[in-house]
Amino acid sequence: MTHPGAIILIVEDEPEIRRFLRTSLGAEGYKVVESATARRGAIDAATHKPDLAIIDLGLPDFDGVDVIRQIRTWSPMPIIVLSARAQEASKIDAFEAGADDYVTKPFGVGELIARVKVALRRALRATTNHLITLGDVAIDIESRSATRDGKSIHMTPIEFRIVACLANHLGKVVMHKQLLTEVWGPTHASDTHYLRIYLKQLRDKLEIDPVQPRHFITETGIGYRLVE
Amino acid sequence: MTHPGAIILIVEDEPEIRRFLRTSLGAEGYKVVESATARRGAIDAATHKPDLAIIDLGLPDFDGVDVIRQIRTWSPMPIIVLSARAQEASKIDAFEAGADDYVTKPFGVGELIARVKVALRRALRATTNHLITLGDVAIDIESRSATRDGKSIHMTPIEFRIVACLANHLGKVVMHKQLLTEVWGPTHASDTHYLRIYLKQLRDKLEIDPVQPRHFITETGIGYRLVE
DNA sequence: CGATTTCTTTACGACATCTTTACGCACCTG
DNA sequence: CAGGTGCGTAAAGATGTCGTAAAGAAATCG
Repeated sequence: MTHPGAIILIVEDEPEIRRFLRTSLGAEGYKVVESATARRGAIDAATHKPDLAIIDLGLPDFDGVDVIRQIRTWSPMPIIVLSARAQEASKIDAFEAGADDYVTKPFGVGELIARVKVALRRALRATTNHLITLGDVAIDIESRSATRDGKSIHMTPIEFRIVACLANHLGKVVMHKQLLTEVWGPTHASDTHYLRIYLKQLRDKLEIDPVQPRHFITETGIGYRLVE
Repeated sequence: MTHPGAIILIVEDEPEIRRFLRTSLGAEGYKVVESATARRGAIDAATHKPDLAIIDLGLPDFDGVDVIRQIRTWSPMPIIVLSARAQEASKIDAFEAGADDYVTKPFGVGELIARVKVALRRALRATTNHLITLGDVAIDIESRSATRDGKSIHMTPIEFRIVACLANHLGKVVMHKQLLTEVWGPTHASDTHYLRIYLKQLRDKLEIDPVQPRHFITETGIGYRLVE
């Protein structure tokens, strides 16, 4: 599997399709969060901070395109539309709202999962490679693993998200706000002390000398930066 | 249009479809390069360095999937597959080879162009670099960093904002008042003293000879000017 | 359902950055 | 030539940010 433990949000009103997707994606190792309405979908996207969202267009309260627009105001997460509407106009609308892909019902699970994998691969890949070496530590973004001379280093979900976000902007400064919204969601955009705590843990795990960090650099007043 | 002048490679053996795509994409303002075989496609991809590739699977000499694998060995460019094969297995193969999207024939131009735009939009992120070179130091506005022959130079938030402001008007004089309001806000529009202190620090960090500044020029009574 | 991991909250010392204050120098002006 | 103005330099306080530790709450897993 390509992205173990990735969280996928499903916004879909039909319970059978939800159950179907839950089992299929679950079998692939993904964690699934479900919302039955557009309103809940927008909220769940903000609170659970999924790695990817699958959104139906025909929802009972609002149109799925509105959910996409809402999410796009604060997050670049991959969004796959899943809809019975096969007309070209619907597809173009969805793409212009910020969708990354469009699958029409009825659909094949295999294809959907393949498209999910592609979207996740794209979202997690750094500018060049997925392998980052920090001194004697090697981090593989794609398989969510880190090793120090063979020994694997355990990272919690949040810790990994921070590393992935920093790695996507390798060498560049990632601002507090961006880091917080990408990891905790827009509701915690100013809880900068979270970052201090998790950066400490990451340095303890990944730096050669945690007291004198050489890779997880802090830019006081701005954010953090990851250098190889 | 979203990405004027973007180069799109079409690898497709049927002449009518090629012509069709050429006119449609051309009308959107894209430059089109065409290849009729897999072999030529791989070569054209390497020589023309397109921003995006549209690849047919059923080619006379090799399979389109081979072209994708070939390109993926050296480039992460967006690749959209255009194929008559509607079976799920074909799609999964293409995605695993590194395709970004899969459109089945017959297809709608509007949808294809929408998918092209999405792929280009996604690829265009992280390509704009504002690089300024002052003698032996390089300043990257976007990544908030400065380096002198590899060694990174640290800048505080205010220092950086001054540099950014001066860089926005490269070569032109920025008046005291403007600089102060842009960095400290309108309440400190007449504290010209701040500028002297920070300009001193910037010269110490970025000038070759801080006593004889060649880049951070002071225009007495007016303001400051940054020259390369 | 209990145990372990993970996340959140709280508190405080250490430190970087910003602000303030002070003085020397060059230039112009009366 | 005395006094003023604008600039550069230096160093000492004030402020806010960061790092660290530890304990309580929540989620996860067997």
